Amino acid sequence: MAPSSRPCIVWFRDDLRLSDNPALHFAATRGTPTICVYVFDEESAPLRAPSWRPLGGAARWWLAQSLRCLQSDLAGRGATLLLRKGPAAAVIARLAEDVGADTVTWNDIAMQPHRRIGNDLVGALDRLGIPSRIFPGDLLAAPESIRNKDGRALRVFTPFWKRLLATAPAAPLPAPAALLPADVPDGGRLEDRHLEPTHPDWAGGLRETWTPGEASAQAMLAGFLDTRIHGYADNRDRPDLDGTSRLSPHLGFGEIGPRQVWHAAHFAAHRRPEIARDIDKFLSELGWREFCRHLLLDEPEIAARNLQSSFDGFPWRDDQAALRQWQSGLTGYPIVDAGMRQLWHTGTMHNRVRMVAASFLVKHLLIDWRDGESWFWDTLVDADPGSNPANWQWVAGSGADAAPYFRIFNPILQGETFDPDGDYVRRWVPELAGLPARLIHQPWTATPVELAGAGVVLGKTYPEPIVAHKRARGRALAAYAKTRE
DNA sequence: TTTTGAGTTGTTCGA
DNA sequence: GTCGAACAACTCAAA
Repeated sequence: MAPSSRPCIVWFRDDLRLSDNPALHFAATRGTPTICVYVFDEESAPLRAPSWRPLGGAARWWLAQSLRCLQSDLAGRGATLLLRKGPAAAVIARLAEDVGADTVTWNDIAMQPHRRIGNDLVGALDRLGIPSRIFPGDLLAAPESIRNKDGRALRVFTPFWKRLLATAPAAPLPAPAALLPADVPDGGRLEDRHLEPTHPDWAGGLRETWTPGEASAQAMLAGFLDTRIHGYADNRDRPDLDGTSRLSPHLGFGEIGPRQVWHAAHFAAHRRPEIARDIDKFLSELGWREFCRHLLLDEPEIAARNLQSSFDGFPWRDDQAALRQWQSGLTGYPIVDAGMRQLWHTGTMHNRVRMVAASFLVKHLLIDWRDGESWFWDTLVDADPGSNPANWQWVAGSGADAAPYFRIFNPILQGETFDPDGDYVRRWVPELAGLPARLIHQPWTATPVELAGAGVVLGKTYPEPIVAHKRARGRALAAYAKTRE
């Protein structure tokens, strides 16, 4: 039978790439004309999931760049990316009807609102007599394949990781060499969605730091596995070094898929056995992303509610002034402030520093973890609906397999251990740059002569500590002791 | 069903 | 300066 001349519609969501894209691969090999579409949908998700949140500002900026790359990459293969707005199921069903679609296909996203909207679309297409094809989504393993005996997601990472290691993620698919063009209706303008800031344009630091898009994601992975992977297991904790993969936002928007990362890493380990330990450590970070997504499917309210209800009565302090000081990087603790300013400027924060900054908000300032989670959600380019809330709850102690309450990071010690020369602080807190390494993580212990020599006036050019570490630690331990009763 | 063993990331104190 | 113990108790996974 000759291939249908009716078009196949590929619905893009968090899979903004051509390679290892099963839905796109299906359309390309089917031999029908292909229509690609992305829908800006801020209407149906909230109805389907009360705690659904629109993308944060930094992520919206990334999305705009990524869609532009995808448009251009698709154009190179002869296809157009349509941009639409509205409730996705209705919008795509209408498009499918208008163009007389042969099939509509997409990749699963294993989150409740996304699946519900997908089900709505399947229903709408059924009524039109148009078949739909859904492919395994953006995870190494389907959440259904790793469950405890009650059919729930695992709550402890190590057994989860062992189970995941025992599965073999499918080999990645190649990008289609060419796509058959289709007669497409009007494309829709990216500019009309106002994803990027204009007045004021605060995205300068994002542009300096990142190059979104599939080609950049592939280059980032290749460069990482070629050089930075050496010593990753240790260097990944050093914010002053360039030791991490920096793949998270690319993964978040699906410019690269976890299966591609997995297979590339295994290939690298096979060629160079000396980096096996680094590769294992790196892949386990991919495992954490996966763990949090599996958990999210079971706990869609994870960003709103304590996983451990014993925390529901926790005596959080309502201190808007302190929250704002934390957000702006003015707590007086250099490692915390450096992290918060890196976040504001670049849309990312080094992983080690995220833990320190989060622990500081929750334990030193006793501010509700949800306030920190929201701030990260709005400012991180890699804010992930699973990892972000799950890790905040881990820090707070309210999460699955959470950190023990007495694990309170000492921001001075953490700074001295992981930023030993103070270079990370110097970069993001330039007003302290003149201080020697011995003092840079605790400027309040410097003598007046030392401070003057560095041009630092505490309380003026740089704040005094917002809380004293020792006192704050005692206060946190007391508050946690109370909730345990 | 019951039991057993283990659980990302730390800090402080005292010997 | 280095080292080990205490900081608690609970939930989860798996045998």
